[in-house]
Amino acid sequence: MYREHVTSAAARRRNPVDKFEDRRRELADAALLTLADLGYARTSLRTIADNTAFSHGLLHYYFADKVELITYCVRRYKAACVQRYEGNLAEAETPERFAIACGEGLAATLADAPLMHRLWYDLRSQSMFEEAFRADVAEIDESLEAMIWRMVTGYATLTDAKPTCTSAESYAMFDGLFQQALLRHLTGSAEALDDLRRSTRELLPRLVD
Amino acid sequence: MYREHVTSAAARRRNPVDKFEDRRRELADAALLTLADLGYARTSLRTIADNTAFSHGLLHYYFADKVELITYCVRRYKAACVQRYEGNLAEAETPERFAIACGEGLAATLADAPLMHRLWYDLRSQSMFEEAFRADVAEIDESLEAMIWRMVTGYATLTDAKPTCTSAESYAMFDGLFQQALLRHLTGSAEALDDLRRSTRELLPRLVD
DNA sequence: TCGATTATTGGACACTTGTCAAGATTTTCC
DNA sequence: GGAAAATCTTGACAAGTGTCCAATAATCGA
Repeated sequence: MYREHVTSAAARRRNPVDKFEDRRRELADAALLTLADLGYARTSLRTIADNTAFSHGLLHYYFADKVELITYCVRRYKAACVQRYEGNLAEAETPERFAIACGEGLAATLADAPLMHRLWYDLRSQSMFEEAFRADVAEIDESLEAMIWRMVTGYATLTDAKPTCTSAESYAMFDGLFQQALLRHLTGSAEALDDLRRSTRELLPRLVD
Repeated sequence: MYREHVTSAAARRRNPVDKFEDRRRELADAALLTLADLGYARTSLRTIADNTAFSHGLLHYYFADKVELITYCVRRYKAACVQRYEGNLAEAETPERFAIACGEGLAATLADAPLMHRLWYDLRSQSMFEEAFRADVAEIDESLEAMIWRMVTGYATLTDAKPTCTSAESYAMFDGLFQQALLRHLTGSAEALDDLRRSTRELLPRLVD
């Protein structure tokens, strides 16, 4: 018999090692690669399957429909993303070194996986149209905002000062800088990364007092 | 006889009043409305045609293919967009009033046509994947950056100071704030507009010295 | 080992997509 | 008014879409 209709809720584990959940992850990771390559608008279930060792029919065995697959991908993206970011809050003694480390960290994540970040901005745009993506995207946005806020408050502590703007504002500005750097980096600008480093270094002091 | 194959170059005018170019504009404007409503990924030529008084075949009489239609739309968006923005550089005597006017201007454009701005961010994301859109999108980006730069330099003049960051950096930060405000505005946040006004007011002093 | 469960395939479906062209309609101009 | 040119409709095409399902293969517990 078929496993009864697969839904998000049907992700209950049955065994110590859950092969079902493993394959879901495997498929979602392949889907993420395809999405990062082509963008949401140009990615179909069949092209996703082509980038795996399996056939297109299998996707509907592990995911109820396309929306569930994509949202699962988004959540999976977050897992990888946050993990990557977390390693970035370097410990430094002086504010200057801390600011430099922050700039270096942002530039490093950008250089490390530019296509994934491109996908992120694509999916965030899609979430403005597709209600189904909104909750997951918002959750990722929150975790990114929290990470930026740790940067700002960390810098403030080192300078014995207090942030002069909200968490949301800090995130918006850094996100703007990051997004612009990504765009320029993808179009071949050699200075994009250095500019991101520098502007990060210069923005931090402006946000505390 | 058919007008020989329509290309971008075939926009030569034949009459004092060029009905051909007029109809192109009319179709593109209808397409813009549909795009703003559904987003790029969900908009087809047939749904665009459904929002006009004409049939889907006509689109290929006025545009060579889908890409030419969309890029024409993007250029047309720019015309409307820049025009709307231009009215925003209010004249004010004191720096404080100038900053308030800037915040008010940004909030007004956002509130005036949120769906168009949503489309803008969608298309800008698409341009990261679709080479064909890149040039037009970049041109719009430049004109937006120039507008923000006029804001910043205008404020600097009033305070007898000089900008402490580049034009690109200013644009990136304001764009980040604007984009976040748009997202929150679209998801029903009542404070989004006021927050944009306030953060604009507070960011300007930080960018000059 | 064998029967039942799980996993996977590949083809079919109904529908949508961009594109094209032949024919009908309207406009233009002498 | 009528020929020529411009405009618009209609229907078709091949290819692609998400979804579903019967048939097959692999796995596992007894």
